[in-house]
Amino acid sequence: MSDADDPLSANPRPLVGGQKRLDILDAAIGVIVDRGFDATRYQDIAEASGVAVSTLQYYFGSLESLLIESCLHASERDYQKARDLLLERTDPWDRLTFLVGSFVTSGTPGMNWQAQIEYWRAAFTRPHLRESLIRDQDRWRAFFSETIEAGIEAGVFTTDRDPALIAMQLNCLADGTVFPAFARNPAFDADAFLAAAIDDLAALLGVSIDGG
Amino acid sequence: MSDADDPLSANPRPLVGGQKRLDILDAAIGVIVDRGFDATRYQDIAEASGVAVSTLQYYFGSLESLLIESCLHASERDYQKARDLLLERTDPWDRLTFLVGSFVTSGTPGMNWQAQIEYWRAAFTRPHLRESLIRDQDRWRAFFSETIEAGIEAGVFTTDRDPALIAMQLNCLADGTVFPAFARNPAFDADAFLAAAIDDLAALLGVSIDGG
Amino acid sequence: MSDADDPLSANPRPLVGGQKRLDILDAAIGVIVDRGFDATRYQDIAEASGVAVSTLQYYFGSLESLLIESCLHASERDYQKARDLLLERTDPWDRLTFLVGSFVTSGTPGMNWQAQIEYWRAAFTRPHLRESLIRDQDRWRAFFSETIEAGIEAGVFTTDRDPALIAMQLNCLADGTVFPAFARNPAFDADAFLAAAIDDLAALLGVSIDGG
Amino acid sequence: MSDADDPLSANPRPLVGGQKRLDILDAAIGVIVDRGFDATRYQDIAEASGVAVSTLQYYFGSLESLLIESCLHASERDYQKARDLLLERTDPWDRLTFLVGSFVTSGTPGMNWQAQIEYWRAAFTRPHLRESLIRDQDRWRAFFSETIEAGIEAGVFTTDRDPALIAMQLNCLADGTVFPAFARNPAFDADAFLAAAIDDLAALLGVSIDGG
DNA sequence: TATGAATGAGAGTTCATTCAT
DNA sequence: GATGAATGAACTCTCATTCAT
Repeated sequence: MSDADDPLSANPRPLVGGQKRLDILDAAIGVIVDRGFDATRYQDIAEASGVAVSTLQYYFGSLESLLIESCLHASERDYQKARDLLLERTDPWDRLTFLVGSFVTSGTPGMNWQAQIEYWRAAFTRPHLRESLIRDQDRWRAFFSETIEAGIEAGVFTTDRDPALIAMQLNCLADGTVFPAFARNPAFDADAFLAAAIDDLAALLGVSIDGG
Repeated sequence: MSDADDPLSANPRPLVGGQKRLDILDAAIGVIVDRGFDATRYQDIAEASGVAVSTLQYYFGSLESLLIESCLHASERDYQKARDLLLERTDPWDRLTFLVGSFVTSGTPGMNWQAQIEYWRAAFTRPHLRESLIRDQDRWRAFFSETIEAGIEAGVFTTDRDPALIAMQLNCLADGTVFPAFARNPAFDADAFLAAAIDDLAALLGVSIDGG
Repeated sequence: MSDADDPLSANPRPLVGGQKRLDILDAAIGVIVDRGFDATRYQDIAEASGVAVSTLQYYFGSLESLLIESCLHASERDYQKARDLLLERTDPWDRLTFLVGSFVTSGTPGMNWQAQIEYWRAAFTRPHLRESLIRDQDRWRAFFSETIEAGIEAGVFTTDRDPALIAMQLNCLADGTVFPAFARNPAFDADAFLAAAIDDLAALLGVSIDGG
Repeated sequence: MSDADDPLSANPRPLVGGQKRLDILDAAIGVIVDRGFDATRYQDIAEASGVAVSTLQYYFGSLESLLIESCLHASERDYQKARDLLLERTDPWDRLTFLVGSFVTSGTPGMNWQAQIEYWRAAFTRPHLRESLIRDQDRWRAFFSETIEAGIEAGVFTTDRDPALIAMQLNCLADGTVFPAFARNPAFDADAFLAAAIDDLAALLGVSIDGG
């Protein structure tokens, strides 16, 4: 991230603005989700946040920096929120099914998967974002793998497969639902999908779920 | 698609240009993949296709129409190509593993998943595209479900689960790999992923894999 | 001049516009002389030339290119005008005194020395202009040296000094007058200055100027 | 300089800042020489001087005032430095050749001819600066004329020509060298130029040069 | 006295579009 | 049918300036 190509590194004022900066980022992510990363203009964010366009430039240096910082901020916020929710659960199976459910249905309040998608989309033409994207993916996937490992250690899960690989499978399976979910494809039944996924997972981990 | 909101319906000259029109669309999709849907300009496509900007406007009426028609064209072309490849295989299990492999690794030549993603991305802020997106998803997913059904009928697959649901699972699992694959996440090992997915699929369908 | 840093090389449309292009350049040089190279804006030239700002950009690609091309155009025009005037004279001493007089008094109609100065000034912070500046200086100075050489060959001038050095001296002496001339310094008497310069030159070249 | 049009008269705080003010002016002139008068911004000077932009405004009222005061300051400093160097010499011919040499080669340390040029350039579009420019020219030229007069009085120079006119000639000849010197024109040989100028001057003043 | 925060004005540039040919 | 010339609209960015502290 010390890459000279990274616009964030060039941000002349990474620290100005306290709560106000966060408020702007929150307003910005709303616009980004609404209009799309590439179609978001200074003017939109100015109107959404109630500050002047030049103030946005004063804070963030460039539109690019503002947009990317907004995505990173949203990502961080969502990650922390998910972590908090997760920590409320201690039983590995309970935790794992909660995790899969959160991803599949996008049903956890505040889980801003659209912002994540916009960030991912922005990274298409911005190679310097890939590194941060990978770090983000890894940290979300760690939720899965750590839970699986805990279950194995606790003796409630039994499997020959590498927990990391299972985590990757679960993550891809869940993330892949954004395509039909976004299109509101009537063929996609989130509940049935989730039930099937959990059945398969139970089989894989040697968990018996008779009667729940 | 007869919706009045659909810009494609408003295309004043939907038919002008024969082979030349297709050549332009091919050139355009290359630019779209390169630069992103939102960042593609008339000028880029003019340079890529060797046709004047005014001519592009004359042909397609608006940039929006040109871009969307390009995506639809690419989607159609890819679909036909996949269908041809699939028809070369007759054994259900062979066909099914080929399908999953194609999606997971993005390894089938000409499978332009980036163009698909761009189209999907464009649909975010263009509700009128959702319908076409759903139709597209359904027809790709039908590859999976039809193959599964054929296997069941042929008696080589045994399962209680609705083939349509299995198809949705496989589709999501495979599509979800675009995230780590795009980021070139070192944690993503396509071969291991595919092997695990096929193992699980074999277990689900009651297929015994030699050496598994 | 094939240097990649040279903005003129990057001019995307060096040829568009025929007479209109020349008219714009003429209008532009007027603005440049009026407001200064650095203070000249698209809007000023648009108003002076009667074309839209975007047309100027269409023609010249950038303001920088437009300004520099204007200066080069003015320089070329002035050079040709001076050459025409010079060719009307055949006697070396007549020609030489005319030359010095033209420079010293800036009295030759249309001799746009202010434009030259603006160009020179622009070159301060634009190293890629130095080469063209040198070529220009050399070509003006050649007027002096060729005339001196012609006089020597004709036997009317007698001197041991290199004609090129004399040309450089005359050129600097004459160009140096822009400082007091511009300031309209009352201490600067162009006629007396010119007379003294010609006296010195006559002495140097062994020319007798008694009674003209 | 008491003209109401003179921005310097309008300076709301001409006296604030002691040594600090001078330090700022020194820093500013460096920036002006580097970037050009017209391209110099508050921010540049703030960075070069280590003082906040607001402070510069507080001190100087406007950028224009700051820039002009910087030029005047540099001019004054250079003038005093030249005077000190000159006073070390007493012999008129020694002093005169030293003077010409200083100007021609721009070789005297601290002789900031670029700053002078910037000031002169700024005066192009600022008529109110002409008066100060003339005063400056006159006092530099007085170095020449006073030395010539001293030589005549001392009986070492003999000439019929008005010393003031000779001074003007020498000044123009020397100042005119900035054009080829700045362009680093390979045709300009400062040493040969200087030698020729001194030869001519010796002839004009009836001075015999050893070995000449 | 000195400065950071915030902003409006103004400029260059990109780009789709109109129009004549 | 196809295209180049010309232009207005929209946007980012720079920069001086105002204001509160």
